[in-house]
Order: sequence, then structure tokens, then C-alpha cells
Amino acid sequence: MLRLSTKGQYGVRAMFEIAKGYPDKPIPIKEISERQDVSVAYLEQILNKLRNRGLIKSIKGPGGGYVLNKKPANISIGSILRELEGPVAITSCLDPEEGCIRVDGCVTYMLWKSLGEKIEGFLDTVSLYDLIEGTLYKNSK
Amino acid sequence: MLRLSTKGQYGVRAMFEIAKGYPDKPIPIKEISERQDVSVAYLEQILNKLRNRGLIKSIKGPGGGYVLNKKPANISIGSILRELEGPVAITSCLDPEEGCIRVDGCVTYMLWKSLGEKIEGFLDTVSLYDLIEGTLYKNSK
DNA sequence: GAATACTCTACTAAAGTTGTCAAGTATTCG
DNA sequence: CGAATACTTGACAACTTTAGTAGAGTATTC
Ligand code: FES
Ligand code: FES
Repeated sequence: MLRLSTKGQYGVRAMFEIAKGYPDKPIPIKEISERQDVSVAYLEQILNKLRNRGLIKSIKGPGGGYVLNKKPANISIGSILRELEGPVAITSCLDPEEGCIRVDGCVTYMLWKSLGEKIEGFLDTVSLYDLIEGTLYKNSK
Repeated sequence: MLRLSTKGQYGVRAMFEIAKGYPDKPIPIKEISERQDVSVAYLEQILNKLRNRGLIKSIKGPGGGYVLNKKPANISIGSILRELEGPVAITSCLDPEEGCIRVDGCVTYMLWKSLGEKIEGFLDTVSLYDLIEGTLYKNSK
């Protein structure tokens, strides 16, 4: 249960590769593709979205590629996933675009809301920098 | 992102109704259907699974219905969802039935693993009793 | 034996996921 | 200039999952 789509997963892994080139080495899409085993065509979709949302910028021509718009420590995993897949919404009732009519009498509303907040809280504390440094292995984050 | 299926949601809400009858008042499926706005036919599928997994038992005939097999405080939301939807598996790599070949070099493995553990940890500390008492509103659980 | 209530399997329409493909634009460098 | 590199965009399709419906059957009570 609670599966994350491949788009989100690949997005994080692609951002990790781009982060390694920060701040002055643009990473071409082909290199990301090879290092992370994801097709170039699929990555194009993902990186396009991330670029339109302002997380990365692109440089065309030979020597070009993608570069982060902020430093790795300031880009959280949560922010990447939100751009690609929208906010965490355990149920449609918690989705800002959907909402719920029977929320008043519903015993589970608070349950899913709390869970969602726990998840976002976690994803927002982990950054690309943590991924590069392997912080997750070392402390209790 | 990270949507829970309706099966899981309805399952928890159905268990909540059954819990209210614990320990000696069987709740018929029709009553659950009315109180939670879920069709009888769909609930049948869900309750059947929960019965086969041993969370509830059923009593046939007039006056019959469903009864919890354990007291509400001993049934966690996590245990309900696991029976209906399998264990939390943010990515296929974390799914016991799938697994991953490139886990060794993968920077995100620990990330998804940690997130999954956080989620299960939360879901396992909240019980049907908490839902009935509204504990979620009161403390920091 | 009629009414109540659970049991089980099959099936399907809609939605979402996971990509591929093709044609185009911009930049660099010799 | 012109060739190579690299990003841009939109369409599209196979596949899987979800969210239910339907219907025929079994068990129990009174
Ligand atoms: S049904 Fe919408 S909050 Fe529970
Ligand atoms: S690809 Fe399987 S763990 Fe990252």
C-alpha cells in the first residue's frame, strides 16, 4: 500500500544526479539516463516539469544540461515530489482539489490528516544534500 | 501523491462500526453500509477478506452480523490496512514480493525505507479504540 | 419455511501509470 | 555556414489497478 509512482522516484534520482554537478557543471539528460537506468524520453517529461516549476534550469547546446536553481541543502525531497505528483493526499477527502462532504461526522478524517502531516514533515526535512552525504544512514532523521 | 485505496479507507471505517458493537452486539453489513455510505456488495468483499485474515468473525441468520475477534484497543489501523492492501511499500524495491537488483548503488533505498517505517510506526500506534475515543484530537499521537 | 444475513466468484468500466515516438528549437564550435 | 549536441513539446498507446456491480448460493433463526 501507499506506492509512490515511478515518476516521483525517478524524479528524485534525477535531481540527485543534477545535484552532484552543482553549482557549475550542467548534467546532460543522457548522463542521468545512463547512471539511473531510466530512458531519455521518460526523463524528458520529468525534467521538463521540474524546470517549469523552477527547481532546475536548462542549458542548451554542447556542454549543456541541467543545473539546480538552489543549493542541494535547500531542495527537499518533499518539494521535488510535490511538483511532480501534487501534495500528499492519503484520501480524496484530504485533496485540496477534491474535498469531502461528510467530513463532519467522519471518524477517520483526523487519522488521514495526521498521517499526511507526518509524511510531509519527514519528506520536507530530507534534502538532496542529505542524499549526497548519506545522512540518512548516520542519524535518526 | 501516496493515495490510499478506497478499500483500505472503507475497511477502517467498517471496522470502526463493528468495534462499536464489541463485544456482544453483532453489526449487520447493511447497518455498516448505511452508516458509512458504502454499498453492501463492496463491503462484502472487504469484510470477507478481514474475516479470512482473522480480524473479525461473522454470525449468520437473524440477529447476526460481524464481531471483532480482539478488543478495539488491540486492533491497530496498520493491521487492518495490511490485511487489505499488503505491507507499506513506497516503491517496488521495498515490496517483499518484488525487490530490487540495483539496491546496492541506489541512493534512495534508505530514503524510502525510512519513510515506510515512519508510516507503519504511526499506523501501528493508532487503534480502533483511539478512533472511538477520539484520542487523535486530544494528544500528539 | 420464510426471512435474515453472510459467502463467493466473476466481470467490467473508468482511471491512472508508465512509458514511447516524432518533430522541433536553441546553442556551440570549427 | 553547417554539423553536432542538447533541450522542448505534445500526442499517443499498452498495461495495470481501482472501484465497484451482479448474481447465485449457503447457513441460521424463529
Ligand atoms: S469520508 Fe471524507 S473525511 Fe471521511
Ligand atoms: S532502484 Fe531499487 S532501491 Fe533504488
